[in-house]
Amino acid sequence: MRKTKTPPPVDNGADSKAAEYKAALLRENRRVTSYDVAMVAGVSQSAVSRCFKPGASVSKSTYARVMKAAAGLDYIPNAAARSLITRRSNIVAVVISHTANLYYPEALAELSAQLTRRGKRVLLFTMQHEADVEQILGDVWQYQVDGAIVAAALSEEQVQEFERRRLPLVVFNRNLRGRTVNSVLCDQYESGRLLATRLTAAGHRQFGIVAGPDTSTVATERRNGACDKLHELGLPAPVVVTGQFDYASGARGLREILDRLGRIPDAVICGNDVMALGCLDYARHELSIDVPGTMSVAGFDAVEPSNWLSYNLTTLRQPIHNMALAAADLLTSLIETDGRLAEKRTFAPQFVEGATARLRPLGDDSLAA
Amino acid sequence: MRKTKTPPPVDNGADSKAAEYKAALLRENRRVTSYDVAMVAGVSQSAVSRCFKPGASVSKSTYARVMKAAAGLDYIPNAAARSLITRRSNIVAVVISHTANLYYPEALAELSAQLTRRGKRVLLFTMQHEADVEQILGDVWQYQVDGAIVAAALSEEQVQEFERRRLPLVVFNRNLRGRTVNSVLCDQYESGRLLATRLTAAGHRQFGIVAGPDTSTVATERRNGACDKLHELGLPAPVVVTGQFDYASGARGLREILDRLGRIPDAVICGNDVMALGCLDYARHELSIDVPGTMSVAGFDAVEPSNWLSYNLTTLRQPIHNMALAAADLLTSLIETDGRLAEKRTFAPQFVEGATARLRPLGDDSLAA
DNA sequence: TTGTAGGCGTTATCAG
DNA sequence: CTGATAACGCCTACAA
Repeated sequence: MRKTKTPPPVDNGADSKAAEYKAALLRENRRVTSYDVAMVAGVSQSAVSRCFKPGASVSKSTYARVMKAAAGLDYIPNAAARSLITRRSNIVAVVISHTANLYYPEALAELSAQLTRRGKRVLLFTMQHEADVEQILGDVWQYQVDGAIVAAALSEEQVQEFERRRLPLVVFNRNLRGRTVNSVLCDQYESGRLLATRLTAAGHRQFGIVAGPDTSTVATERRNGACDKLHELGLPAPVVVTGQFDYASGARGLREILDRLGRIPDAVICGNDVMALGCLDYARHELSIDVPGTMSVAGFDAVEPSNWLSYNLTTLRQPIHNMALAAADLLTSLIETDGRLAEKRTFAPQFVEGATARLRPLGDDSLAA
Repeated sequence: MRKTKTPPPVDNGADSKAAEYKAALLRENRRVTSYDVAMVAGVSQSAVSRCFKPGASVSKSTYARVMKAAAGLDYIPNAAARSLITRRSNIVAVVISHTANLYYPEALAELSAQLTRRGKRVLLFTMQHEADVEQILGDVWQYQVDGAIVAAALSEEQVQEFERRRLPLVVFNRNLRGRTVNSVLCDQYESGRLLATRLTAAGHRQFGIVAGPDTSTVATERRNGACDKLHELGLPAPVVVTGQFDYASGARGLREILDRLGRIPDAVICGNDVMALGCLDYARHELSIDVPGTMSVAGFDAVEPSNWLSYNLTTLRQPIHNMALAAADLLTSLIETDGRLAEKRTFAPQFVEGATARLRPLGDDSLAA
């Protein structure tokens, strides 16, 4: 019985009650609970609980008394206790890898903003490599989150575990082939094809490709899209090297391409913008290659720096804002409806012309779009 | 009594027990609890609990039985229930503003990594403007976090509320003057002075300053440091304009300085790197100003792009990695020891020479460091 | 080493 | 509208 632990409800004025309580709480190093508020306000504990539940039926007068007592004691409901019984924590797990890729911070910022707007808090799980996701999932189960947004490649079994635990899942920016999973993504394979198409249309024939790490499905899809398209067009096989999505990889990648090819390629496609910028800077400042005069460079993502005056990179924009919006919407509706249906929302990338790739055939001086 | 709700412990083989249970749980849409595991394993609930508490005394055999049953049922302890009684959630709040400032994502990545390494999860609170911090604190109280790392300006009262609630707090990269608060920071005022010192030593006399928003204490300290130093040296008053820490503000700021000054200043100090890069690009590409030949440009933070070949910005590095390490250490030790003591760990900024500012007097061709 | 029983702080149910 | 009372799932003396 909790009542035996708290002082008897001596009625000697509301203010002194609050003061007395504060002192007692401090002395015993206890937390302020709804029982304390109830005692000070002279109502039952359940009445206090109802006052903090929107839309519950409480009379004006008790509501006022309770709120006054609560304010006096600095009372705030305990979310852990609440979620224990309601089976809802209002916390959402966001699993994301913190690589050098500038794309992730931008996505995270958008996701956090959108989820906050919907009253969900974000429990953040970051990892160095996508392979670390397995360890992380264990923590996700523990923390009783209402759902998860995962920006990492999940195995078949991992997806099934989400289902088994009935935990709403939205996969962000990852294409899990062969699985019916809620996901929000950009068609990376198509992006790769698109870039190859635009560049070959301008007459580029010999390509270099600085792909992202093989562990990233986004990287492999972009690379495959570009390679397949080049192959279909009967162009010479591109020189493909691998980078780590960071700035330094762009320069290293170009260096390796030049070594293996023995000459400057017509165009270099990089697996993301950051590598493209590294490649571009290295070409211009270290090798004095004229871009786009002699060689074209293009990337993916349209991260902020790609748009800066020094670069104006030719790239494919991922509509991050809309993707985050879609992911937050999808997840909240899943949570609200206990929905099981799987929806895949695919966004089209937007081509950003920029000025680092020649996009018209040589000798074509027309200004036509 | 929970036992009346679960099937009687008929002993008919461990495997069928698990199967029977799984079916029952699914049917009733119940969660797997330690009671279920206990029943399947044929032990008491507390035995199960002990198996999941590191360093508890359990015999090898029961441990094995329990773990087998747990695995069969996909049991994972419920963190909410655990934190209710242990009064420890292993969750830390990180409050940070997601502005265009590239510094924050980098800091967040480091903080998350360091806290994860210490077994703490990160509950992320982002805000558009630092002024929104008040609303956010309400949520922080609710979620029973073990502590908080706040990268925003807190008022006197807000700090006191942390104390009243006995919630360990580490203020990150903010100088709360007049308060004894645990904090990890870089001396921004001194940074401003240092930059002014180095630039004036090279003979620059007329300065322009693109300061960050007045709502940011970091911005005002950097500005004041630079202005005070210039004043002490008896140099002409700098033209001070205000930006929002984003790329576009750098160009706008320079434009405004030129308008108000009527000529090109000797040097422009920008409140952070991103604005400095905006200013630099605008000067070079739009105005064809020779940097650093005609005008010097410098920033603060040493964010990644400042180091790219196109820029090689003169700036002051904040040792983010060490600061995150210090913040995580400070907070965990506060949590562990219930410590009340206030410690302020101030890191010195590191000067990055770069190549966008002339750092030697005109006519001085010496190569001395 | 193991089991029993009480409590953590809340919400939900159901009489009054 | 209000107040008892029973969960929610776990940890932790305490006794065996």
